[in-house]
Amino acid sequence: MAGPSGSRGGAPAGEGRPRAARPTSRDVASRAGVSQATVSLVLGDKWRGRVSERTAEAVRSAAQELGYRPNLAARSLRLGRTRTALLVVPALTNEYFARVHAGASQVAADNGFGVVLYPSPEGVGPARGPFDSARAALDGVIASSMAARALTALRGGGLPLVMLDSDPEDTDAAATVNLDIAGGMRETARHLLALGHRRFLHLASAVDSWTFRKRARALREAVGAVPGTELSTVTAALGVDEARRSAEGALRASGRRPTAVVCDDDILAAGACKAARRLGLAVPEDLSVTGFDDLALATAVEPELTTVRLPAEQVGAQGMSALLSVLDGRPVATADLPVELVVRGSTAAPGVR
Amino acid sequence: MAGPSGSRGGAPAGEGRPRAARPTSRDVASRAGVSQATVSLVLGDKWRGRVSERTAEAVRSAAQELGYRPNLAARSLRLGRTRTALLVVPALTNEYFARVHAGASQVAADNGFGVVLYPSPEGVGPARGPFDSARAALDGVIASSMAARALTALRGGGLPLVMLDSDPEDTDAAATVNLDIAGGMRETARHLLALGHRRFLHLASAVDSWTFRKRARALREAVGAVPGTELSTVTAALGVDEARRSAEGALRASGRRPTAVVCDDDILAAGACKAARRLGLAVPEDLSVTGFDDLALATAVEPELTTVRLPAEQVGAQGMSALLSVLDGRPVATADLPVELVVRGSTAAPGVR
DNA sequence: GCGCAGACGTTATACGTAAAACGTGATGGC
DNA sequence: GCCATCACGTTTTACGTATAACGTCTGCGC
Repeated sequence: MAGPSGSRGGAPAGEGRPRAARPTSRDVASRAGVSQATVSLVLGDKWRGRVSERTAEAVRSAAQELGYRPNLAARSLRLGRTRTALLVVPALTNEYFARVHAGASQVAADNGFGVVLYPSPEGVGPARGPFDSARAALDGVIASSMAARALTALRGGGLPLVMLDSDPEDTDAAATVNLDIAGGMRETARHLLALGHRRFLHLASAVDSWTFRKRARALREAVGAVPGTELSTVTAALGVDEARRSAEGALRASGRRPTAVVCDDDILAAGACKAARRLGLAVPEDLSVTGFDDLALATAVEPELTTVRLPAEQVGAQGMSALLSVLDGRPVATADLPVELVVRGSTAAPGVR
Repeated sequence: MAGPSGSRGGAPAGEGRPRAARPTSRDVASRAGVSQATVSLVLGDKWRGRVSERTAEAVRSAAQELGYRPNLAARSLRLGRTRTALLVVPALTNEYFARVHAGASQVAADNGFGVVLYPSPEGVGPARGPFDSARAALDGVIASSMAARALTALRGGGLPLVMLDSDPEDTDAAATVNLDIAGGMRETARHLLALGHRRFLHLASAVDSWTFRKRARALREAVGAVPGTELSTVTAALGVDEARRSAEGALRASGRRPTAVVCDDDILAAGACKAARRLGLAVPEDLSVTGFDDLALATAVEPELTTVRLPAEQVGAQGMSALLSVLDGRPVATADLPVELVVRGSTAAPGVR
């Protein structure tokens, strides 16, 4: 690059500046010998009968040669839309949400949209940082109901909102994307009941969120429907170690030990397995353990976890699709996404040993 | 949903909407009884001696009352800068990169910057999607050297570039942020050598990247420095199961079995542990295993992994800081970030049993 | 040969902000 | 008394795009 005299000798006044500036639609126009408006029409695919094929082709090749890319800021200013959506999640370090993001990004990219994240850091009081600064440049928001703190800050944002994993009744969202959580938990219970388990421990997440409430309820109903069953519950804070501690306490507690531990997610299940080991219980011979989510973790531990696979990418993708529909004024069809019980090595019939 | 008349009906023609439009700087101006330019000066903190304190205060309170937020698109258009950075990583489902993102986001937010992600999907040929569409609206790029495919697309982007985990010699980046990978691997080797290990297996990542090459080299040097040691290597593709397969093959192979497996990351280490179990080897009694990264996984498996903790958030934070410095024309000071060997239950002296 | 309808483009304008260039009174030095 | 200075703002312009409103030219019916 940096030719001796420059191929872009436009410089109307003196201006010997090298100017590696990005070409604008006007540059394309002058190269194609048309007006800037025509460039905009052609490149915006709005020329069907207003511009000849010949001219359109000239514009396109001029744009190509110059490597023209429209200036998004200018476009956004003009249109009042930014083609950017905000994705609000608790934390990307949770593999589930990383996958949700991947799904949403894919659909967004396919539609010329961008995604900006608000990972809802813990200690934040009023909305700050990415959210606040991005707010001015957003077309819509996709939010997980688990990002509770950030949600309150979203009120009054005036932006179209799509909720993920959220109670459809509870929200003023334009659309909701949900998983068949209850179905997944029912399958889990059926599986364990079929193996012969009757005494259950529910290792529940301490996070207060719709999806966890739903898991608890579905489990209670499924187990309660069978006579002669018992179900106790213990909650655990985030992290494998916290889970282990809670599970260990609960398992050590009473005389009639449960034969199966149903966990709200795979992290908790990993903790339950560690608790069992500490108590000298073998999984699954002495104690069956089930997870939820089917993270990579589920096949990294030993034994591999029986768990419920969630189509996380699909959640993100559907969320973005729904948002795009809302923005276009199209109706959104929502249905619970199916989940799947994956039976692995952490469950077996009780009393094998 | 389906409210009686729709909460946000986009009535294209009628437009009897009371215009809940965002207030502009002009609205603030008229409310404060000044010109738009004055608002811009005051809110932009460029009024020191050009506007009276009284007037400035009037502007600020008018802005406050209206809930004024500057339109980012307009600002970007005017300034030619967007206060947005692109973070290029292989995948957020890798906890390490999710943490890098968290660190970068934090620093960005503190400086009024936004972060947009390019998670470099596998099969993408030329730059597409988020990258292409964001490209027009970026001030700079932070890229992990592990996002190889995306990197080639970055050439000629003409944007300030900060590289993460990359060979400082190899790149034309404006700055580089690195970890003391070699130090971490040396510590690992020292730990195992001190325990008495002499025969090592290196379970290496199949990903060709600077950080993995560095790990291999540091291990080779540290082990090679001690007489009477042996070191073999086997590579494994991504995923716990692939790792297990590779490790199992290598462990089953020869007569003189290694007593320690040094893995390029925690995922591989989890695979190595599973391989050991399959072969009837106890970890750490019969076989020591070490990881790298200290992901959540490291304490989820049993035994917990001896591994090298990487300050992932700091990598992201430093990367963003460096980019901000570059954009401001300030010099960037770079030094390798320290890592730490964390000794847990997966390593012990050989031949305990 | 006059007007009229396409077909094909162009001119002009607005989006909201930042900042350069330009007033405008009041004060003061001499 | 008159210009210079200063304190304090205002007018104006530009950023690059999309699009409404407005030409122009050619052919054609009558």
